[in-house]
Amino acid sequence: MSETAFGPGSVWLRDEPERPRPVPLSRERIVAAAATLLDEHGADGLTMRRLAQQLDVTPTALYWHVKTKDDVLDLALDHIFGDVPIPAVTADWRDDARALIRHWRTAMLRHPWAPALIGRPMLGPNVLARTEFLQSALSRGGLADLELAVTTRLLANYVIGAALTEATWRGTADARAQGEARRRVTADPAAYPTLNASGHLDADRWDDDILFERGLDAILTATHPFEPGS
Amino acid sequence: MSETAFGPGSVWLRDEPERPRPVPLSRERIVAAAATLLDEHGADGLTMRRLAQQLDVTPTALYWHVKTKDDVLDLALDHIFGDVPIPAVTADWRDDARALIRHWRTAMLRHPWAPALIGRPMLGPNVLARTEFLQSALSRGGLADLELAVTTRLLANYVIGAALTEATWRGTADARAQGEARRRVTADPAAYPTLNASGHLDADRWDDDILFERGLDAILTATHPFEPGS
DNA sequence: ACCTGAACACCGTTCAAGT
DNA sequence: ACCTGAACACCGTTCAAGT
Repeated sequence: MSETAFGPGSVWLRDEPERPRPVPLSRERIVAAAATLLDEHGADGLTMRRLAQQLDVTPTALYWHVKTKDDVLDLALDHIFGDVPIPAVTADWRDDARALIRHWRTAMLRHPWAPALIGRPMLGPNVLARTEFLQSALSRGGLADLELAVTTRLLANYVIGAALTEATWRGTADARAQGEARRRVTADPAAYPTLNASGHLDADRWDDDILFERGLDAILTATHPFEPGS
Repeated sequence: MSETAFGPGSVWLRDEPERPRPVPLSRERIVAAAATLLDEHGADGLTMRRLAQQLDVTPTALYWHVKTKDDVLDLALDHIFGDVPIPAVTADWRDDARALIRHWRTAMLRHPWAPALIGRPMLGPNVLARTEFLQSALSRGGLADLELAVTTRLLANYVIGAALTEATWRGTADARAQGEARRRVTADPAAYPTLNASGHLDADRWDDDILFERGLDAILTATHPFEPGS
């Protein structure tokens, strides 16, 4: 019984019918698998070894297609920015800018590991294309030079910051820390009068979407106090 | 100048002359060493083993004072927020808010590893105290309820996003990637007309400090289109 | 109470070797 | 060109044991 029951030339094997026919590895398959792993297990869950295993491959095989693990992360990040739809240009430049920023935030919140990874280039073609759209909308609105640069950065930094903090707050692990902080604040009303009055830590007092939208409005009207005659 | 130059067992004490008399471990010493390590070697440079070595201690010794490595990171992050000075309250609430946000950004840029770590609570007492100051300034400016919540978040997200992207751009490793992106943009002026015209990727065209300051002004005037009679 | 030593179950990455 | 296997130099964390 130490022999294998069916050798390499077994009867059924007429013309190799169910050979797994392994799909060849590729950058695309790697980044897709990486994104899945990141969505499922978070940033700490991505491991070259796990990634390889999910692709039915030796860990070391990945290094033929990819230079390093950071490379994989860069690719994954750029990949999800490709999912940010570039809206059609309308008559209202403000709507255009708003739509893009909104999509941007949605994409990042769909992949909560993404905002924390923006200690990275952010200079891939996907990002550039979307920045071009945003800036063109703003310049259609009449902005140029320093004003244009200021507003572009203001909007970009706002989405990034918002996505980062919102993704953090939704991290289930922080529910306990959140309650603790709230208790600390309510327990010492003398130290935190405004925080208590405003209910700043009551997560359900204001809707995240509404807060974000109003902030966006404020930016877009702030940098454009008056409308050009169109 | 508060302590004498020689400890309780100084040179004159003949017995046990040069025993190192190890300073006992403590959360404070650990977080201080961690911050140093982070400043010097970045986020990847912090290792429990390296941290222990710098403290002349076994790696496992750390675990008596600290629950986990994430714990160390949380402490380090909260620690640098303690370095954000809380300005004195002046007659101009706008100046107060501006000063706090400015300090906030400066502190994060002084420790470039910090912004990327804000996938974390942000609910420590240091942060809460500064948020209280900010919100009280805004409410002195006349904001309340939804408006107050919107502006608080807007400002906080703006600093965080700005610190994160600025810290990233200054990462020396990206100088190459930055040049490459610039070449891609200039090489295809049809795809990036606005980006080319605005010189969005010319790092030295606009000063970071000026861009940030103008954005801050825009926010503070946007949410307060008219001044109360004071 | 505070720290050590040994050990466990992982990591990312290299390099020669196979096909 | 593409992938494997073995190996290297690390990790974070646990746990019993020392003092």
